Amino acid sequence: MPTPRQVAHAEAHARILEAGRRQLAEHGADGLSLRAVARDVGMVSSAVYRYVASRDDLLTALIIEAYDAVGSAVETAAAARTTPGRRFVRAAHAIRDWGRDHPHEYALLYGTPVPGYEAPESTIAPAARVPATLATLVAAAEAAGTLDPPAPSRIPRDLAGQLRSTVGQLGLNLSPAAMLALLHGWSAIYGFVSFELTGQLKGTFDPADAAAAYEFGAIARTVGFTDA
Amino acid sequence: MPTPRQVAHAEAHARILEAGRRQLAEHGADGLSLRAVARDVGMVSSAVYRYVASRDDLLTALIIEAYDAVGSAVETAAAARTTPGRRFVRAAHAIRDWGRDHPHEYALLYGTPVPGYEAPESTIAPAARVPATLATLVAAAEAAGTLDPPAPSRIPRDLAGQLRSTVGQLGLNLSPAAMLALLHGWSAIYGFVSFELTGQLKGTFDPADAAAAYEFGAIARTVGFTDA
DNA sequence: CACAAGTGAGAGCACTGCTCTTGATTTGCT
DNA sequence: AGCAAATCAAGAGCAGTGCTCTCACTTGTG
Repeated sequence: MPTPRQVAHAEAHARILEAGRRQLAEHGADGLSLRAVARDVGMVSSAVYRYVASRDDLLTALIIEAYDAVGSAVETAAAARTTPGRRFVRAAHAIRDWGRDHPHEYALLYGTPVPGYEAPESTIAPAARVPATLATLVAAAEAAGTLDPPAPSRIPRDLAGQLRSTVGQLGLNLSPAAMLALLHGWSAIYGFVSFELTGQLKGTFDPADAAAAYEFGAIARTVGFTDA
Repeated sequence: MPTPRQVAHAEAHARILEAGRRQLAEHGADGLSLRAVARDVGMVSSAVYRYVASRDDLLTALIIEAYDAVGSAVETAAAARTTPGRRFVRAAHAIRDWGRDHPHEYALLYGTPVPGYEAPESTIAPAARVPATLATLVAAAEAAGTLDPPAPSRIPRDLAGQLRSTVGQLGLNLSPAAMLALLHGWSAIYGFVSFELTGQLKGTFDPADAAAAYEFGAIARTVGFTDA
């Protein structure tokens, strides 16, 4: 059973995390200062070091939270009861929607790495949820016979090895061609969403909703979904 | 004629820019501190403000330099004497190569916007060089009859307007389908390169050369180049 | 030669992450 | 109940940041 002191400690820790979350959402990763968090929870800066080892430590906790948030959003979208192709498009929209709702968190996960910050081991599992979800959809389509990925001409030996190893990591039944198509699809979705969120589309496709809807469909087609 | 004082001023300004460039390349945008620049050129920090209005001002100058650097690298690659499709692939490789050689500058241009920094007007023209170059290649292919972009099913009215307006900004002869394909191609290239540079490929396609070569070819094909 | 402009240095403000010490409080065991 | 140990919040302090302001000095020009 937890002692009262442990309870208080956990509560203080939670309050610090929450303040960090709020500050991250409002001011971004660079604005996440331990001193401001301390002010927010009514402590002096040195006191928060009782609960959090460092600024990076807090950042890591928030990164994991964010990975889980976007991961579960995408998984929910991908669980719709329709064809794999349509679920792929829905998943893409879920990524975009989450990113638009949480731009700073998106930047933290998928943007420029924070200088001096090295992502610890504990982040790689939650980070894999989104691409893993997309992979299951490709695999589902391939199993259902509704995937017609562009036939790769000739695959160099080292690339073939990477494809095999990655498919193995995913633990799915994916042909090399499908794996290549998945890589293309994921990076294309990532490219479009990051494009929009970093403001590169400003002045051309500014309200990017229509462009996104079209683009995600196009991506699904280039991946090879015949049921999108 | 420039007075000696003006010459000295310009030289000091140049030395500051150079120090900033060096520091940006080594420590990234966040490590770019005016105080370190001052130390580097042998001044005290306050003296730098005689030559540079603020840190953001220095950053803007470096951003413009970087846009011009990548822009000219891509333009050179796109000027090869071969088919538009192959030039498109070369241009993609040029973007990737430049990014790998200048990761911090790439992050500055295409990564997460620096918090609190608002890109001034003067950056938009050099920023447009890369997409404009890609656009000329698509237009060249379309003019040569070697472009077969995926036929867009139905384009919503607002997207059609954005397509027209963007084509107009580019000042090129591009069909709506080609413009859509260009958007797809540019964001896919951007996605893959950013993917690699932000370390998302680590553990799967880590030496990404083979994957990049394959992917850029695939992108060229999905854009519709029949001569790649 | 005198005067104004340009220049560099220094002090200082408010902020950051982080460490260490100090004193108070709470906990758990005898 | 008493007491030692663990825990806690606070403060001072270090090194760093961007930026402002003042002061002395040099330089070019009328």
